[in-house]
Order: sequence, then structure tokens, then C-alpha cells
Amino acid sequence: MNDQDRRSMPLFAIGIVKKLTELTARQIRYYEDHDLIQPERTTGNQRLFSFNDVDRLLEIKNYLDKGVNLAGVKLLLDPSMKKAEEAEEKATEITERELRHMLKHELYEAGRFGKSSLRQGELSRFFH
DNA sequence: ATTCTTACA
DNA sequence: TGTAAGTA
Repeated sequence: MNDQDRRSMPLFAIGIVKKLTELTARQIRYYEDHDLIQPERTTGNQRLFSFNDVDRLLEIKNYLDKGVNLAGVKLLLDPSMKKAEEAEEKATEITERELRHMLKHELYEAGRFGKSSLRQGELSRFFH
């Protein structure tokens, strides 16, 4: 078994994830409803989160703290966002005034790092 | 004891 | 988002 398999392995119940991310169960479930994460389910319908899910939630939390709304976070975490211009259009179209001003410039620079660099540390430094 | 869904403040 | 209710 390789690292990727390990990172995507369904291991933690929501109670663990709450402690790890300091998010409420309400928020975690809400983000799932909005397709920002897709945790596995046990036979009893209980959510099981992987390391990737936890990292993802941490990133979501960071963006949210920076003032980006769900629509914006969704775009930032979307693998299809390879070009800043593309994301910029969608962002301004969906979240209008919220992201338009702030995200315009920052997404442009962030986009220059490409998909693989759209991770926690690297991109977050653009959001001040 | 925990988590889940639904629904209302 | 928080929280209450009724379950699984």
C-alpha cells in the first residue's frame, strides 16, 4: 500500500475530525452537502473521513477565515481550475461583489503556480 | 456515548 | 450556523 492509498483511507469518525479541524459537526456536514468533501460512509451510514478529507477541511477553513465564501473555496479546490483567468471569470460570476475585488488580483497570482501548488501554505500567503 | 437527518430560530 | 428532536 502506498502513501496515496493511506491518505485516502476512510478512518475517522466526525468526532475525531471535529477535534482535528476545530470545525463543528454542523460545518463539516454543511461542506459535504456543498460537495467540498466526499467522506465515505460505514454500513450504518456513519461518515468516515480520510487524511485527505481532513487536510481538505483545513484548507477550507483557512480560505473561509480569509474571507472567501463557499463558492470561492469550491473554485479554489476544483482541479479544473488551471488558469487564473478561468477561475476569475467563474468567481466573479458566481460570488460577484464578494470575490470580485479581493480575489481578482490574488487568484491571478495564485494561478501562476498551477494546480499542483494550490495547497495550503503556498496559496494562503496571497490572502492577507 | 456518538452520529445522522430534518427543520426551525 | 446553532440547536432540538427522534433515530440508528
